[in-house]
Amino acid sequence: MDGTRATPKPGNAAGASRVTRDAVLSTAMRLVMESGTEGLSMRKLAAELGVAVTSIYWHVGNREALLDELVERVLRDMGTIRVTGTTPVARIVSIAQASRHAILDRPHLISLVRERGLDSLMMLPTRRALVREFAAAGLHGTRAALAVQSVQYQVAGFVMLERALTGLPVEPPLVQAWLDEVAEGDPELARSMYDPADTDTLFDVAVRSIVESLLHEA
Amino acid sequence: MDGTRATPKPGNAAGASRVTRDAVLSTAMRLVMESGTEGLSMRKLAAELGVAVTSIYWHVGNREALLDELVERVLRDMGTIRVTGTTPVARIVSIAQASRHAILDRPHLISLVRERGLDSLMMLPTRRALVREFAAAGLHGTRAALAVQSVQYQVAGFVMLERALTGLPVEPPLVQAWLDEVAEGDPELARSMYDPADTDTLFDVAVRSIVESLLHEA
DNA sequence: TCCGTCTCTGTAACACTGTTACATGCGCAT
DNA sequence: ATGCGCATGTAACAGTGTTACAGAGACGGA
Repeated sequence: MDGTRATPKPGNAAGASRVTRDAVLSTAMRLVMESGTEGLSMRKLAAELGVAVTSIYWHVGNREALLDELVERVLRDMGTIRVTGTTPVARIVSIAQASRHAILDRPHLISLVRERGLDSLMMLPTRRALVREFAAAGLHGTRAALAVQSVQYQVAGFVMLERALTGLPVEPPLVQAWLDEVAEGDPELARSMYDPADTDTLFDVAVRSIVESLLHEA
Repeated sequence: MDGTRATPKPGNAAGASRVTRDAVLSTAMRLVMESGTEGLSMRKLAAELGVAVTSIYWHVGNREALLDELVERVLRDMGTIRVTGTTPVARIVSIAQASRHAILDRPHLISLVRERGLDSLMMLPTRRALVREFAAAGLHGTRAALAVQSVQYQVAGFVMLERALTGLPVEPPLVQAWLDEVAEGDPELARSMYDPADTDTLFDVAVRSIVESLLHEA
C-alpha cells in the first residue's frame, strides 16, 4: 500500500461531486503553472475541484507523490529531442540548445524539479540523445560517459542558474556597489555586466568549447 | 522604517532574558547549518534562545530579512579567493576551482541562496577575482564581460547542480530503466553512468575548455 | 520624585500549511 | 436487502509566518 489507489471505475461518475485522478493531476498542473510549486496547496486544489481535501489524498496519496507524478507528466509531454546538423560537434551542440529551450519553455518543470532531487529525471531526454550522438561520433565506454555527463552538467547547471537569475530584475546592493567600483577602472566592462547577460551566446560559447574539447582530443 | 531596529544599547543587558541581534543571527546560522533553511523556524529559533517569538521579529524584522543577513554573513566569512598558477589559463582555472570548493564547503550557503535570487551575491567573490585576472590577461570591455560571465555561469551552475545531485543516493526508477537499456548496447558506458559522476574531472574539463576557448580566440 | 519615552519581551490570536482518524454516503454484486 | 468497497465529507492536530496589543524595565528631563 503506497497510499495511491487505483483509478476509479467510470461507473461511479454519476455521483454528486466525483473527481478522477486525472482531473486532480491536471488542475494541480495548472496551479503549478500559474504560480509555481509553492502556489499549490492541497486545500486550494481541493477547493478548485469543488471537493474536500481528503478526496485529493485518496486519489494521489500525498503532496510529494502528486508532485512526482507531475514531473513525469511534463517529461512525457517533452518527448524526444530534435537533432540537427551534419558534423558531430554541430549535432551535439544542437542537442544542448534544444534541451535548454525545451526546459526554459517549461518553467513549471524547473519549479517542480528544484529542491526535489529530480534533476536527473529532468535530464533524461537530453541524456538519451547525447548517448546516441556521442556513440555515432565514435565515443564509447568510460570516455562516452565523461562526455555525456560533461554536456549534461553544462546544460542543466546553466539552465537552472539562468532561470534563477532572470527571476529578479535588480542586483543586490552589494553587487551594485561592486559594479560602481569596477566602473572606475573599466566603464564598458561595468556596463556590460550590469545589463542582463546575453545568455544565448554565453551558452553557445560554453557548450561549443566543451564539445570541441571532448571530441578533438580523441 | 524597514522593520529592523537599531542595535540595542549595552546598558539594557541587565534585564531578565535579553537577546542581542547578534545572538539571534548566530543561533539562526547554527540552525541553518544543522538542518538547512527549512529547518529554521521562527518559533524554534525563539525557543532555542529562550525567548518569545516577537523578540526575534523585533531584532531582525522578518524571516526573509534574517536569511538575507545570514547570506551576507557567510559571504563575509568566505573572504577573498586565492589565485595560483603562472599562465592566465592556469590562474583563471584556479579561481574557478577555488570558488567551487569554497561554495561546496559551505552547504548552508547553497541552502540559503536557493529559491531566493541571491545567486549573484554568492558569486561576488568569484567575479571580483575573475575581473582582475581577465584584465591581467588583456581582456577589457565587452569581451571581458563575456569571459567573466561565462566562467561565472559555469561555476555557479555546476556547483548548484552538483549539490542537488549528490543529495540523493539512488536514481529515480525511470532513469534506472533507461540505464538498463543502455547497458545492452554499451555495458561499460552504463556502468560509468550509474556510478556517481567524477565531478572533479567533469568540472576541470569544462572550465579548462571554456577558458582556453575564451583566451585563444583573442 | 514623578512622569514620559524608548527599548525590548510576552500573550494571544489570525490565517495559513500538510495530514489523518473517523463517519458517511453511494453504487454494485451477491 | 445486505454487504462490500470506493469515494467523499467533517473536524481535528501540529506546525508555519506574522502581528495587534499589553506590559516590564531603564533612562532622561521636570
